[in-house]
Amino acid sequence: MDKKAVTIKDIARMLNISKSTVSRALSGRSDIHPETKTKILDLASQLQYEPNTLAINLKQQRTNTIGVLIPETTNRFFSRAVGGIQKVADMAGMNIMICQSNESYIAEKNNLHSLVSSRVDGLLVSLSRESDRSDHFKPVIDKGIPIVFFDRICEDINASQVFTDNYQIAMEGTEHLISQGCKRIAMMAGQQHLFTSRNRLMGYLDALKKHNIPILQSYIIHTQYASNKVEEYARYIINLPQRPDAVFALNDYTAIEMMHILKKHGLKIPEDIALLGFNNENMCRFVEPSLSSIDHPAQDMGAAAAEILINHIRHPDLKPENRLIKSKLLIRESTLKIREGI
Amino acid sequence: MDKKAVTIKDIARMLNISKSTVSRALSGRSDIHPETKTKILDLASQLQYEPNTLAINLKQQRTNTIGVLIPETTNRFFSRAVGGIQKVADMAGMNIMICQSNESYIAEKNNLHSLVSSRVDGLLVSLSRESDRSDHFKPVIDKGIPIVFFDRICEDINASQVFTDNYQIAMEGTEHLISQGCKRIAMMAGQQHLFTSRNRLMGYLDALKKHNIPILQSYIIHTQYASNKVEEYARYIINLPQRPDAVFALNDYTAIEMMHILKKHGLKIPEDIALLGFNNENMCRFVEPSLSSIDHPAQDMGAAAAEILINHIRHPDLKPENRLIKSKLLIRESTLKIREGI
DNA sequence: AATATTTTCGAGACCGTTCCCGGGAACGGT
DNA sequence: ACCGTTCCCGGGAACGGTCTCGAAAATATT
Repeated sequence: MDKKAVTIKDIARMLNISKSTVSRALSGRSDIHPETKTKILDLASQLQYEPNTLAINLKQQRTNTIGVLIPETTNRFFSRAVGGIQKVADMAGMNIMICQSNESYIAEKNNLHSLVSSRVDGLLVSLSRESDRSDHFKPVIDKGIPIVFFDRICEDINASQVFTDNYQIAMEGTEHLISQGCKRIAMMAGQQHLFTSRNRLMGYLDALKKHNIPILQSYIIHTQYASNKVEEYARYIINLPQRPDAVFALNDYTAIEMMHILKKHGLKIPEDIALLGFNNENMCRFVEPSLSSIDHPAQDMGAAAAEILINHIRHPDLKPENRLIKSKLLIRESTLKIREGI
Repeated sequence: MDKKAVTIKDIARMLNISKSTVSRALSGRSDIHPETKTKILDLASQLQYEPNTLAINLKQQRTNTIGVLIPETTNRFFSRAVGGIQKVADMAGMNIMICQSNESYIAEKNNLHSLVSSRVDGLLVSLSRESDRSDHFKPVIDKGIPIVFFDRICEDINASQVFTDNYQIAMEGTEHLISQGCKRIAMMAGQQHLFTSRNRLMGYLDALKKHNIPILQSYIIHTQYASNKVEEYARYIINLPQRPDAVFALNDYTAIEMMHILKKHGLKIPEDIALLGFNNENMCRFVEPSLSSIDHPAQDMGAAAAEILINHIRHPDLKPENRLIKSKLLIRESTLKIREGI
């Protein structure tokens, strides 16, 4: 049964007409006799004809596809972002092609070439954790392929960007902790070449300065690539000479695991140590105490990025556009030292 | 700068040679003078030449791409499965193209056509929740495109299948609950046209029969599409005349939310109601009490499915292959009514 | 030196589709 | 009956590569 796929030419031959006519019928153009058209359409559906997208795309010089280059889909932030992208792309009648860098610079570079070779019409990119340079994107942009970076963006390049107010929200989160009486706030800072991590750290630092709280380098934990070191970080925090009374975690997963470990060591949350996460995963509501977090609007960011990209694909000489998506601080039990009504 | 992409012909013209020669150099064949070759390669990299995959694939009649058709990537099971697929595909030098059905039959069908039109070399499919028929896959198989179904498989079709021992493990889970003294075990049963749900229910029923425990229809909860009804299900369970002493949940998310609600109603887990989840998400370890669950080896399933598929792509007249991946019952606090050492 | 062999390259068909262009048929108006 | 439109349709180039075949050039063989 492994016959070759049926083509437009097969249909033409069987009907004794030219392939031009078949093409006309199949692509729904008007200059064709209704009768011929139905005859062609009938035979096509009977033969289970599927147009060869490769040929069409080659001829049209466009693929109706947007390439999505993200660190990994197992990360819920990105899988949700993809959801937002998908929705917008569907509405615009475009397909998406997803590549995962697995947080590796080399994989990111390879995937980029692969996507360009596949002639995607545009790119949606969130940098890998390893990518501390971005020269690999320049030639792509020079070729006229529009790129929109989102979340893990790339400042030193002339392309559209969608990001959250990392600085603001980190400041807000830190000030919230301060307002709860915390004075020794530990900060888990991610890779400092990442736009997001850098701004969060700055927000944290500026909040401390603003409230005249001394900045201790030992409170700033520069986390490594490997993220299954929470146990180690927890031990470090517990054993600090001046034990922190709050931890601003990298993300909710880290925060929740940290919470678990701290509790095992007999520490009370938030009384002994307050905990603030990042991303507002579903689970935040279900742990005990419930975890305060920062709502990172993944879907909205994906959708916004996709919108901007599609706009740029359709209007190639648009200027790059930057869009800020607001995050929101969600206060739950894990940071509420001062409970009203007590 | 939006010049057209540089082609093999451009290079040929600039070097005053034929495009055949350029092709030879670029695709690394041997019958070419080393000097000419380096000259071509140099110019190519200088011009940032990227081969047009569309043209290559069209000519080669194969795309080196496997299509992945899954319900949704936000579901951790599937995103992990994609991870496994990715790994195997990378090693085999193949690309993957992911489509999400969003649990919709129509979207699944559309995506299927889209993937076939894109001339993927093979397909990895996990059925959408809505798909209670599978006739749309038959013509694809007849065309000689190999398909491997995984997890949410499709029994009435002649294709390879990768699945877990849902029946066995549901039985084992139920027997574990029985061994803990549970006699009124509620079962959250998913869509019964799904292979997985059907077998789990059967395992549950047979375990009860085996231990002479009466089967109550009111204990079998047929959950709906919309999964944000946990509150409702919890209320139903609590208000049953004979309140269950155990709940075998659909998945961990449901179980954890259920746990949260039951606790709010003053019920003790596992003393009043034991809880057993499904999927072994990370979070299971961090909730209180920690959640017993069934380890569903998502990555292994994805990897196995990809291996089988690639094998079938390379050897087209292989017979369909079924592979069973074993799950594992992980007992934690939420089902341990009888604690040793007390 | 003539022939055989190897090395290197070019011409052109082909993959499946779109689309431009031009031709013939049908049809209207005179 | 003639001409101008309009309506359908076919021929064939093009998209960017690969690949087969054969030819020319270089080298080896006798």
